[in-house]
Amino acid sequence: MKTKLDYYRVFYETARFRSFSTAAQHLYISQSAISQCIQQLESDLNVQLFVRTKRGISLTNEGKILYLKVENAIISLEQGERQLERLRHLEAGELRIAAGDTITTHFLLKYLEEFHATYPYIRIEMANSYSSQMLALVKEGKADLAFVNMPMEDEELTFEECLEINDVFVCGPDFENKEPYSWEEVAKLPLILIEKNASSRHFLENNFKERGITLEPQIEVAVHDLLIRFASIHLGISCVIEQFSKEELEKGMIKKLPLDPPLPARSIACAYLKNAPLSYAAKAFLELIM
Amino acid sequence: MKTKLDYYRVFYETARFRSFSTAAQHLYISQSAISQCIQQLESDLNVQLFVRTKRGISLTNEGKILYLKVENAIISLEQGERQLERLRHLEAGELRIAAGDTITTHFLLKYLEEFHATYPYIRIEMANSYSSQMLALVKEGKADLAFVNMPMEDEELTFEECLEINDVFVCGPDFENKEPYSWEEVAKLPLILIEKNASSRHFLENNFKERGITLEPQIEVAVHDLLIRFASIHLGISCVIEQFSKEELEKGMIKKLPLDPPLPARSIACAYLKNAPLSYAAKAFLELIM
DNA sequence: GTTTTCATATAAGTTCTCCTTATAACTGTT
DNA sequence: AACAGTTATAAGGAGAACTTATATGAAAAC
Repeated sequence: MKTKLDYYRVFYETARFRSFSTAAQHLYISQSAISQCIQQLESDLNVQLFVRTKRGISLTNEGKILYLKVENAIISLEQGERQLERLRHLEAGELRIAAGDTITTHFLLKYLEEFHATYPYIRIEMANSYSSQMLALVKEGKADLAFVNMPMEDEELTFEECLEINDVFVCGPDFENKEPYSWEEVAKLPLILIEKNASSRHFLENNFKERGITLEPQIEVAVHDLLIRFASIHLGISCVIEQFSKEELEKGMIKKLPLDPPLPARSIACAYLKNAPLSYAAKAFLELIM
Repeated sequence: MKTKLDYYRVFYETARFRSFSTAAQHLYISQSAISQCIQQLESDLNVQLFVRTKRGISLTNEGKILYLKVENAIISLEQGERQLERLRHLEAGELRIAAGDTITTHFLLKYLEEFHATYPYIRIEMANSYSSQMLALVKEGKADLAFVNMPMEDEELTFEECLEINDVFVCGPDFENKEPYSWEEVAKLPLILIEKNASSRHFLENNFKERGITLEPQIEVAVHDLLIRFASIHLGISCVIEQFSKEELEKGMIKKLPLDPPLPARSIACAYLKNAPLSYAAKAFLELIM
């Protein structure tokens, strides 16, 4: 770069209007400033850019060639500024969310729908995996937000709890359960649990382990909805998330199995980078949820 | 434009090196200057562009988006500057010449060959037409140089004479001519002349008209070479340009017909705009010729 | 554990760029 | 002939941008 970039802006306007004085008005500076600017530019580049006649100016061949490049550059910068404006006003951008299937289906879906309706020009990108990998996505900058089950810790991340959930045991409608069950009793029932590497499973097993109880499920399934289905057709007792099974509980497809004392509540949190600012889209989505 | 273009250059280098201090070294200014610059840019654009940690910086999403545009702009400007350099060093550019067939063939051709051999990357564009139109091309900026027969005048153009030419009458080898002819005698011979709108024809007729003689050619042709050919096969007496018929005269295909007094010499000139500077290529070509 | 090194941020002061005003010189128009 | 419009030039002033010096925190080296 042989010259100040600002000179190019002056050159651009001057070339556009083919006039020093018009460019001056347009840039809100004096004609004299333009004249000096162009002289400086010409001397920096060692090229005569304008032909000065007593009744105006015109571009030289070299000026015309330069203009093509300068025009392209200025347009590009203007595009950049406009793009940032659009991002700020949520008229463009993307929202990259990492979340498991269960949370997506039962918690995020309605917010995603609303968000998309409000900001239709923001592209939504979903990634789903296990908690640790989703947090990795966020740390690598490949996702803006990750929704994970608490408890969870990470030096680089902020966890913002956004939903309290309760794990409850459920049975089919024909199963007879009158009194509250003790934990030991429940452990002996034919259990249907979510697969081993799910964080819900860890939570459950850790709780029982604290009381010296090991859980040995009869059936393991990969998705939360199957826990409900299997229980409703009396394949066993499932441990499900109450808030995500509301409909089925109300319809009587499954019944809550009283546990004494109940499992402690846990929560779902949204994780994002501590040090990096959230994108405008992510910020808006987070506000929607809270 | 919401900010000084110069800030973008700082932004560009900073983003490239992902470091304020490295960018500072590269731009030969202090780290402090960079820091202040970026802060100013961020406040002008109302967007955080970098994430500052205690061990360096990284671009935010918005910064990355802006970077793409800024990079494009800077590259474009650098291309422009390089392009100008190439023009200056005759490693690029074009040479647009307007000249008639005769002048092109007998005068310019050898120079064009040499010019192209010396500056192979300069595109050569030829236009040929009548004098007035060629001058118009130059005035419209559609040609850099026009080669025309003198005398010629134009307020906006500079005419630089580059070759003196002599119009002579020639006959075939079998034609008997001993003594010098008077103008009246020549006018009565069976003449072969160039077509009416050629400037050579005007020149000739004006000279004869000054002596009260009107020329009535038996044959008119469009190109100079045919004048020679027709004379050589005894179709009549042609008026040709001595310098452009050298070879045929030396080979004896045609003979000079002595005229007393001879036609005044005239010249070919190169015409270019008075006020606009010549392109580097045109300047080089002109120097080659002179 | 302490020190050193390497980041960026901030404060204050100075330099020097860039802009303004005023004027000149010239063209074309009214 | 006077005027409106163009660019060029000179001189001086305002203020932006840079420098130096210092703070602060993190990682690396000792």
